[in-house]
Amino acid sequence: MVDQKNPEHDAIEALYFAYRAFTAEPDRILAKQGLGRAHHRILYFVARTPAVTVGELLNTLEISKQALASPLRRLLSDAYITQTPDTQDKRVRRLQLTPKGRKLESALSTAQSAMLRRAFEHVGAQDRRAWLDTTRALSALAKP
Amino acid sequence: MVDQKNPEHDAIEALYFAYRAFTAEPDRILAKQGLGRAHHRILYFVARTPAVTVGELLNTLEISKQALASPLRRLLSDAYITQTPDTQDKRVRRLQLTPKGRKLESALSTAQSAMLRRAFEHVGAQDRRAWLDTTRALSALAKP
DNA sequence: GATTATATGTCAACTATATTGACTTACTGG
DNA sequence: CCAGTAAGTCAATATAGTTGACATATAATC
Repeated sequence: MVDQKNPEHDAIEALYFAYRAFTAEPDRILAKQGLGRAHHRILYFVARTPAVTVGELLNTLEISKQALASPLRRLLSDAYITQTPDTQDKRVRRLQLTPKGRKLESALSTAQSAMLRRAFEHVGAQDRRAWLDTTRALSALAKP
Repeated sequence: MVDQKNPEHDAIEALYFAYRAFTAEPDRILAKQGLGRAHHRILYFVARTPAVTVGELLNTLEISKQALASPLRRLLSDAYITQTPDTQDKRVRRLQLTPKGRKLESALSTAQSAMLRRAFEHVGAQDRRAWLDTTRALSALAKP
């Protein structure tokens, strides 16, 4: 590497390679089911937010409903996710993982957790908290 | 957020949102020139590795030469990058940023550096090093 | 009760980014 | 001379996203 005038260049590069490594193993697991990263994100947020609505998912993922439609349809038809109308407002559809969906989502999260655990292995609890705080600070810099 | 059985879930989510925030501003700058993330990666690695060859770029980016061809052609024809045959081995093409390419790449790196600086603002030098070490450890976990 | 607003779904056309396979051109090196 | 290597190109295909237009069902409001 050359041209290190900027002290943040190391971090830019590290984050690029880290993210690529971080998504590689989930991508391999998903590919076995003929699924991709778009399906992963849906599975992830439905797992983290049970009974999430389609609209909430759109806000979180920041994609158009047309972009959500195709991977979500696939997850519904392959029985990874179920959809039930809200009891109060029947226009709203609430999403849940099926046991099959939970199993796949768990495999994906386990793979990523394992990578993080290995990355944290040689740093202390203080450093671990520093990593999370900094990474969250970065998230928070998203433009409105 | 629910279902926090796994202590790494916070980190998985933070990294997803951090990476999205981190690429958003470069994406906006690139879009003004009608370019995308593929062009950014090429500009970045040509900037960091002057006189890099096409083959080295393919190895670094881990994409097919057909996937590289179209964005690289665009960067050459729009004079962001120049291509000169190696003096020793005339089959090899060495890539360099033009002043125009350096200017764009610098704008992109500056935007990302600024985000990192802001994220690091409230953590100490020790924590900063911890973040970089951990993120690099994550990069290093890529399967061969 | 009629109208308006909201939540979701769907079709269509387009773009960007990637893949694999097949082939060409130019050059290198034994 | 010939085999191998570096790069480029064409074609077909897949995925993931966009915007625009429109449909349907339900809720909320005047």
